[in-house]
Amino acid sequence: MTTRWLTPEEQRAWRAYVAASLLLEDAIDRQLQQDAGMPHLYYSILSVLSESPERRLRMTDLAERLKITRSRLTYAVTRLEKDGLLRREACRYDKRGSIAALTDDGFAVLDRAAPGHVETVRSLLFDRLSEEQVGQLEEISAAIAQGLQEDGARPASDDVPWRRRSSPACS
Amino acid sequence: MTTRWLTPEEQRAWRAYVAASLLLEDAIDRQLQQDAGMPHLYYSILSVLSESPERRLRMTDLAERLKITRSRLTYAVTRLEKDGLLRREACRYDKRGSIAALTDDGFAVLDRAAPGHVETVRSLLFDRLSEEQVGQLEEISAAIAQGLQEDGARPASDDVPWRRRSSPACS
DNA sequence: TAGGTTTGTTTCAAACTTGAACCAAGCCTG
DNA sequence: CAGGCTTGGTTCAAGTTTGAAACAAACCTA
Repeated sequence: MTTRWLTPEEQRAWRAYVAASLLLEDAIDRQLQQDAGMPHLYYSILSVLSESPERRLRMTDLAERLKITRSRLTYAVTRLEKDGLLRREACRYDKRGSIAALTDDGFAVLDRAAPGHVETVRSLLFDRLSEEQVGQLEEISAAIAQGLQEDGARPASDDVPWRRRSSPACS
Repeated sequence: MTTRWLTPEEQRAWRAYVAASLLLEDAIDRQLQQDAGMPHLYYSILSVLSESPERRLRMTDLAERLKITRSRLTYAVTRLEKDGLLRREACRYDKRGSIAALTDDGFAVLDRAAPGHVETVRSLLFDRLSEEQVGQLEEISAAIAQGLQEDGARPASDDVPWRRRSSPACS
């Protein structure tokens, strides 16, 4: 089949999107590096942990939520642990398991950095979009993400319900 | 002033967006790494060059179009040059200048990889969006990008027209 | 035109990411 | 319960990114 090239509208949208996402991530990384001494992803790790039951999560669950590889997460967690912002704990139900638990220091860092981060996201993103556009962005993003997460490995809906691999905090 | 936290709608949109952009970039990087042996950014460098007059561009102009730092570009161009996909040339009008020029090999690689790349972008993105959403995505992206590019250094509109630092290909 | 500032680019070390390989522990199935 | 497959996590080397510092050439301006 001959290639279905992008239409001019699609080209424009694609280029605009690529540019915007690059610029936005860069700006957010810079802000957080400045104010919290860590890149966006690392901040997100702390943030996700802070909202999890008992402020702890298994590595795989964490990686899944953040949409990153386990290897990448291992590296990041090692750094954050060195900084004392989280602690690794053993999982008592599964000896292979490793749990990342936010420390008080970690929570404090998050707490201090959150206002600045939110302000940045707001001023760079939401202040520039109408309410309608916020909804559109969510829908578009959800559509994209959905396509990229069809696990392929996940059983059909009438199959065994997807077994939770671990209790939320496994302890 | 007390922090204006994100509304639930904004939270959802933000998280969906972050997840989607991560997943999408990853998928595209993987595809291009597979099929062209280089990450998305490197492919974009070749692509931008291929559309420029004489298939060449000054480093700074290239960096500006791609929204990346000059340092990042230097590294990437060095690699691509080693691979023989582009060549660095001196700029005769400005001895500081360096020009990246696409080689025939570079063009050939691009040519071979383009259909697969487009197919990927299409299937992961455009096939999942309505025509309307494509327009929305462009507008949203443009709004974001605009906010992030107000150079601050750029002169006011009634000032001297922004001097082009280099002719398109400077040769 | 000398001296100072700006611009274009590279360099360097430190940090981060990638993907494949590895190891251990859990989970079968015969 | 043994062998074999799967899952959870880390390790390692190679590749990439970052940001500050270094240079050199160009551009003032007195």
